Amino acid sequence: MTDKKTEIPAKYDPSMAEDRWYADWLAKGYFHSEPDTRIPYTVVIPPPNVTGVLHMGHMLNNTIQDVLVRRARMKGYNACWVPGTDHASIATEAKVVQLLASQGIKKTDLSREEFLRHAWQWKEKHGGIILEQLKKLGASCDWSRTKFTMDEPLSQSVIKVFVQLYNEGKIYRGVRMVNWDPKALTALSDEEVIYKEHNGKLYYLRYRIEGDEDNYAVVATTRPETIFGDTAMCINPKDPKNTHLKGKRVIVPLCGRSIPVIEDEYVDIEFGTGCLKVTPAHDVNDYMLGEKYNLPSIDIFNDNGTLNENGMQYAGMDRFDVREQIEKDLQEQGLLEKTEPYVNQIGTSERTGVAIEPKLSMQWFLKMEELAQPALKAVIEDVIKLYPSKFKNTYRHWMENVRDWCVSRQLWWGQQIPAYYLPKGGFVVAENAEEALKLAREKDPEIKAEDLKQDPDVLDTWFSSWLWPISVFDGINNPDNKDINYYYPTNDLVTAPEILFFWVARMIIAGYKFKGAHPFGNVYLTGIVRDKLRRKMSKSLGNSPDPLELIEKYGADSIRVAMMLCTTAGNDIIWDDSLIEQGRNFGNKIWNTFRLLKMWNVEDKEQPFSSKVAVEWFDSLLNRTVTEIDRCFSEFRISDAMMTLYKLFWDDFSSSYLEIIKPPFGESIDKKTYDSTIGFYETLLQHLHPYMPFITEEIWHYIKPRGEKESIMVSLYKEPGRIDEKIIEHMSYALEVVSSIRNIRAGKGIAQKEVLKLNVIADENYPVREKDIISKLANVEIEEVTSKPAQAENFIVKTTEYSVILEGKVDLASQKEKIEKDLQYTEQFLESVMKKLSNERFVNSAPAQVVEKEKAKKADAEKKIKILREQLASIH
RNA sequence: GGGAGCUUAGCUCAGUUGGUUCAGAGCAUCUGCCUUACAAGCAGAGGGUCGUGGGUUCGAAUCCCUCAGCUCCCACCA
Repeated sequence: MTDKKTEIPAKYDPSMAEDRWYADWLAKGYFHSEPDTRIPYTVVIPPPNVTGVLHMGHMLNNTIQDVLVRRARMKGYNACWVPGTDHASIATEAKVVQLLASQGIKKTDLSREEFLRHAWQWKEKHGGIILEQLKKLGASCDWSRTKFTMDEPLSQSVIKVFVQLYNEGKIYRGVRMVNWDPKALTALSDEEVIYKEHNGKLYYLRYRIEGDEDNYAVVATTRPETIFGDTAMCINPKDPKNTHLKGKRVIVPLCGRSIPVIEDEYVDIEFGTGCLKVTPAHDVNDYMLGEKYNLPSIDIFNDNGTLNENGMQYAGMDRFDVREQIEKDLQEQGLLEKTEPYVNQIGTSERTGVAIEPKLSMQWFLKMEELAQPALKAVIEDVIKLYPSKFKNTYRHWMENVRDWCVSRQLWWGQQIPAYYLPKGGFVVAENAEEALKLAREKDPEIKAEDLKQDPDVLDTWFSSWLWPISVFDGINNPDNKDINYYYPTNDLVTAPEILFFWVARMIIAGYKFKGAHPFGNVYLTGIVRDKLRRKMSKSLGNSPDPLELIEKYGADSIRVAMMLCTTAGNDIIWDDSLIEQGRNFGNKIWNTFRLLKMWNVEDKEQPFSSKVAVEWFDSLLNRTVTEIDRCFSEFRISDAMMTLYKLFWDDFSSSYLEIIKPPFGESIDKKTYDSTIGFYETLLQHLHPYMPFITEEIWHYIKPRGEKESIMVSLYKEPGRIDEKIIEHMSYALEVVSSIRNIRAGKGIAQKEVLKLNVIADENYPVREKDIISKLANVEIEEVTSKPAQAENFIVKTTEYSVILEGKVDLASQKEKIEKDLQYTEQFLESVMKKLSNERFVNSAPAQVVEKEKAKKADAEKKIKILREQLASIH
């Protein structure tokens, strides 16, 4: 017995234990899953960018997933958490370009192959760092299943899907106005454009009117440099100011081109002068006007944002330099009426931050409307549940107004579009060059392999990640393999609301399209991790703690607890390092509790009655709490579950239960109580395990010798047993008595050590079975009496009257005051109850249960008032 | 401009279909304690007109309307 006391360290050292246990779990293959006869529980990780570094958002997101997965595993499911990374085409390509630039290499000087070689090198070097970091967090991913969105089978899936959709007529190629990033030299999806407020100017330009040398038509614009692309001027037919322009032509300043004046109600009469310059190539709305009136479209920009030859003397200059220059030149020629400060919203690239340029270009699109239908239905009908459900509306709104998806990107890093152009025009779409050649020869039998030129563009990253829940199980290439059949549909998806449309909605679309079923049953949307000032954590602000440093300092368990205590679905979490202290303190509490248990000597002897009662009580309470935790999880109220457990462990188990059963100093504990206690403790550890995997495992093995395969993480939860509400209720009365006595001690400055006498006038609410417990915890000698003693401090619990005998220490005045206050309160309470009960409409219309409760309240209150009045009388 | 949501203790948030005087939790604060598991602790305590004003109801933090403040999403009038 003595040796086991010495082998337990006084302090728990997370850094040692965490690495050791993680290695052990890996070695034993506990994270690995294979299809078997059990029910699967599947989660696919939202794949982080392959070159990404762990930040607080990942910590939150992945802790939630790990909690769900570990819990499912312990509930007996075959849990499988598939990890992986995303190639993040534009973000990664941008990083590689940057790196090359720092080495003096320009992307434009490299061939596609050379560039990709660099990119893969970069990926090998930096890729997957984030996955290693997740291991520090304790993530129980099945690492043997790790996938990368550009792994061969996954890329193949993407190509296969593209070809299928093309053959079905859902993918088309077309000239459209796209968001052009002049820095990254690629088109962006609408979702990748962020609108920012910009302080600019509104320029009033003079357009000469043909056949009217004395007047000008004045146009207000924020972008004078685009005049070279003007192909019309537009006025509102109802605008009285501009009737003189009807049917006229005007001359574009500097450029000298004559353009027609057209009329359309799109033009806002109130804005500027009511004249709008129409530049179909460089403005979305103008583009639509151009389509409507069949206007020519003049592109004036190069891909990098400089002006092309249509920009005349400004050719080769950057668009913003031109804007400044043109202002001067217009001024000189008297063609600038005025400028005024103007604030507008301009679109910027999410990746590079530069102002996007609306640009006409040839792109590939996926028709969305039809595909979106089953995906919309699934969420509306709760086949897929969103947590919190408020996102349902947002989702519906988006899906009902879904627009075609521009899937091509002018990048190299990603899956190259499998379209092959024929030398004499036209193209074929095929899964590979050989297939393409076959198809091409159907059109032109003379074609040779080298004549075909593959489209240089790659597919949008999301065009690969929308297949993620399917492609990680190779369900596109091998639609009937045992993994996809077993693991799909997956269960829960945990992700951030900002990618609800980017990713979640598209996965649902892909799920129905390619598997005929929903990809997951529940979507838990996390919030954003913010700092104390509610600012989003970001590198540039430097307000984000380094997760790995936190883990090193406090241990992964502490961070996990901190995050889980404050995460509710859809709500941002306001991070403060003090949260982590709470997590650490809790771990410390668990550790010390364990040390206490291990300190006791166990003997086969009679179980004290108080311990018997305590065991019965805690057993019921534990069962009830476990049931409650189950309910929390079924509604994804993860922080509630954590808090429930936290309070059960700290308040009920440590502060109450252990204090009750604790043997007097120097004495041993009876075996019966001890065994029950260890049983409780193990159950508590099991339920804490998903949140705090490391410390629970560490203690699990200290408690008693375990076999090789008996890790807590693969242990199974017991079904909760009987719950006796009466026992729980009585114990709460007893603990309230204890608390009242302690309160009296605190008020009078009487030390806990000093034994006091407690008189009780026992009634049906007196917890008589718990009297030894009261006696022990409050250090009182209890005597049942029939009338109240004189020199005493009195209190009432439920309806039972207790008196702490305090010879010579009673302050009658203050006691009287207290009773009077209590009496007044109770009388008011009774009054309100009576008001209800005497209200016929209440008695008739309220449910019987509610009325019964009111009657019980009335009885209790009446009794209490009687007691208080007697007490008051006895003071005089 | 369109849509969604939020406003409860100093802070972060619970409050399920209206029904105990329902106003809660954790943290923080205050008081007293180094009591032989734990001062990263123990035992106590204080603290809120549930944003404003109205309405429905026997009964409203909860349902409806007004106003105020805040957040997010979508659109992008040059």
